Amino acid sequence: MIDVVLADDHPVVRAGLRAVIDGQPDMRVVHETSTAEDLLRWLGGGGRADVVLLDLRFADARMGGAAATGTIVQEHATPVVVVTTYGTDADILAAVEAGATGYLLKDAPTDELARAIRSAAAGEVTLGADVQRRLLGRMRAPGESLSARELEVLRLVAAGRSNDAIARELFVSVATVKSHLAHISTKLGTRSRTEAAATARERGML
Amino acid sequence: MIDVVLADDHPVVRAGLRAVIDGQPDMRVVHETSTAEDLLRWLGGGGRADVVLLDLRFADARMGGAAATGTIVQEHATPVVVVTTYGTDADILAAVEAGATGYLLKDAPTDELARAIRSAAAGEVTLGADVQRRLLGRMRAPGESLSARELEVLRLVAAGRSNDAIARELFVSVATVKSHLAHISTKLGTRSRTEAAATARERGML
DNA sequence: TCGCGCATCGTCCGAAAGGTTGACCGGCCG
DNA sequence: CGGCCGGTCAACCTTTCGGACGATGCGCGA
Repeated sequence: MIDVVLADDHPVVRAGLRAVIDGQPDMRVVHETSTAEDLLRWLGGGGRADVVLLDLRFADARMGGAAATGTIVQEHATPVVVVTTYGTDADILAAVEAGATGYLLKDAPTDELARAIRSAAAGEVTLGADVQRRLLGRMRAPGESLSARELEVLRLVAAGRSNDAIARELFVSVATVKSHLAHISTKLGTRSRTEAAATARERGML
Repeated sequence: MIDVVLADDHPVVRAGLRAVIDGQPDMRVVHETSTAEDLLRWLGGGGRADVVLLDLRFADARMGGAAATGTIVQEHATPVVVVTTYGTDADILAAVEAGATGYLLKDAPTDELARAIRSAAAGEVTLGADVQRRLLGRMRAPGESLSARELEVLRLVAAGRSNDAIARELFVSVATVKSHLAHISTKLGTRSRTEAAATARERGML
């Protein structure tokens, strides 16, 4: 019997996951929480489970799913299956790098969910079909990571600020902002600030 | 006993809604489908229910929830409660205008869901707490709705296209694009294309 | 029928953004 | 120590945008 613990801030989704899991003959839900913090508290307080089902995004985003994943994997040696609504590339990479054993989208069929839980309990890695496709896509496009400063500029650009406004906000000259923006566009393969912002959103860099 | 029919393309969410409803003493799920089309087909084929629970967005978006809502309300005289993940202002307005009796976000607590279904069965209108807040916010900020053409331009701007590219894509001159963009910025109170794109995203106009 | 909003196009000009080149400085690493 | 990279800045030029006119045609409702 596989003991599963759930953490998801949507009551309806939680009920759905519970229904699916309790409907399987070889697994059951032993506990559920609505935040990542509560989950960690439960595990820290002696809670035991074979698999953790974890949402990536929580409404009151004090602690994201990725951070929680890292803690759980390291401190409790329990496999984590991430279940989320929309998987941007960044989300997926963050979760996988944090040590997630599985990654599913919430629109995955129920048998895929059950399969992922069984695999995780057995120590194997399972990624949803569409998640695998995304990761492959990411591999093909090198991606050229941006520096911290560049990302900071890019965020302000995406928020609609002008170069002048950004310069004032970051206490640098307009020339510097333009310089960063030029590097950003080179790395992203874009030709304008708006296109850079669109591309960044698409790749989940914001 | 309130008979409820579900339409949602996420198996997990569907299981959750079913679990919540079947857990209530005074209601039950009589049918569920994964697309809006199937729902209409079922209703057209003699299916009867007191309340329809309907997702707004379907992955294979041949028919959206708003369109389905209109058909159901007009042709089958059955109250529709819309249950969706992210409620942008535009989504909510579209659903309410189409005749939705209730509008809930998927992260609403289960008792709010049950309450909404009971209200709908009784012919009353219930909007989720956060949905009401949004609608009020919309009232306070006039918002100045954009024309269809303007929205089309705005979408392309947000996608990072240049005026020239947009002009070619829409088979109009650059002057026209600029004209639209000027109107858009006036309506949104923005001062640049990038800011307009950011504002549009914020308000859920895309 | 008259007006109004919408979509279309044009011109002109100044402002903003993009591209290029070159430069300086401060870490960090081999 | 000598590169190399990241961040900073500058001058220059081209392209693109943005704003401010005006103008036409079309459909729809008062």
